[in-house]
Amino acid sequence: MRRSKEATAESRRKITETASRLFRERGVERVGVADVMQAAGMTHGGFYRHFPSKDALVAEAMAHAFGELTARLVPVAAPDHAKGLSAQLGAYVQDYLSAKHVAHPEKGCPMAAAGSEARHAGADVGVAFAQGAGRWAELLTQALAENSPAPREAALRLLSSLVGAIVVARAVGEGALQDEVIAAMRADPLIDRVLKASST
Amino acid sequence: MRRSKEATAESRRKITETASRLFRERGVERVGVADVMQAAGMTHGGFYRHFPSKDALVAEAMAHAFGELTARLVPVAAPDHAKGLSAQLGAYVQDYLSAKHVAHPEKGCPMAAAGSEARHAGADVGVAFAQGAGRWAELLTQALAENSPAPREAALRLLSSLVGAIVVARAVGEGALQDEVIAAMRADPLIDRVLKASST
DNA sequence: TGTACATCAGTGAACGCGCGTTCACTGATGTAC
DNA sequence: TGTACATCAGTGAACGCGCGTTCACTGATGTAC
Repeated sequence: MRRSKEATAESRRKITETASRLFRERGVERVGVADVMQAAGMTHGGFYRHFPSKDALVAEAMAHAFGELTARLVPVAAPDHAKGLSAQLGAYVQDYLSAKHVAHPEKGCPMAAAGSEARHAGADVGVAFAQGAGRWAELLTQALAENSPAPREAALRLLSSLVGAIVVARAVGEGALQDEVIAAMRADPLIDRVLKASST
Repeated sequence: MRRSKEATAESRRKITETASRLFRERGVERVGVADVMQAAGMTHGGFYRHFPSKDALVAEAMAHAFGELTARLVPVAAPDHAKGLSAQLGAYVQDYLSAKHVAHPEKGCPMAAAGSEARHAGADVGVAFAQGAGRWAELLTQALAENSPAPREAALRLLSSLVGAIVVARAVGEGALQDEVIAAMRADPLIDRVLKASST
């Protein structure tokens, strides 16, 4: 039964969002097309009306996740965002380096959740990661521009350190070491400085 | 045809080492038992004389990789290792944060190569990662003890930062950004201090 | 030390299951007139 | 605006392949006497 253009677009959006969540939660290779479609409220046969392959979905799902990751960093002109970028950045890093983020990969950073899968997936997935990380780096650079002598370098270091802390924290599993890892990274001079900016 | 005890032990060692390399290179899920056995010079049927399951092999292969990762950090009493631990640590970090390490996951850090797969594999794999990372953290703490006010914290931060830099560098693919990420992390104050210790 | 038998590492075929993809079909939507 | 037909989103069965695991078999090794 054919659907309206709006319903079709809605289906595609639902598939992408569901996939984005499931891939981060359980890993790209452990989530099948049928799993995604079922979670999105459809049967698997219709999948290929929207995407040419699973790999194409993985690429789009990851790009979507990077979009969520960077949305909060996009400078906006609205009045209620009039706070300095540094304060915004402080809140951002606060949320990134949180127990909640560690416990909920499905809502978190795609680089931390699936960074090491990027190499193994298809070419489009690699492009999605390269572009997503590139955009992320640019926005962090802008956010650090005010107070850093070498904002680009600081941004790349911040980005890598954030990702590393979450990857390690998740890999060691729940426990004291997990909390220690997050706490240690919060104590990093650069990160500590950024975090303090949010409380001013 | 039954093999001698020595030959059997040698087979098992070969399987573990081959698996350790292949899993890091191509990812745990993309390497089959048959792939490992073929690369080790055997047929897949004999695998279960050595391991109860693929998951058990993954756990042992990862533990083996962590062993390689930490071996260089174990304090030794031999005369040619009489250099201070800091100098040893400098060379260690120099190699970790290198283009070679980025390009050769199969010989490198299991946390950077498969850290995000730890969550998805069986329980024994999780234990291997937790113990491997724990041991790594202890050795780094000892290596930093001389010159740091909070060596444990510094060690966990160093560990996470190193892993993050490699994960991100590999995820963005070959290119300028990849090199920038490594260079940026080398410029981190703590890491820069450690690296400089190796040239003294 | 030598002999007879039990053990078991490795082989190669087979099983069963999951998963990506295809396909015939349905019926509502979009469009040409 | 209304009608007739083409399009196509979604369904559910089926295909084909890869992969983890099992199994009967072989013959060299280990062991009991």
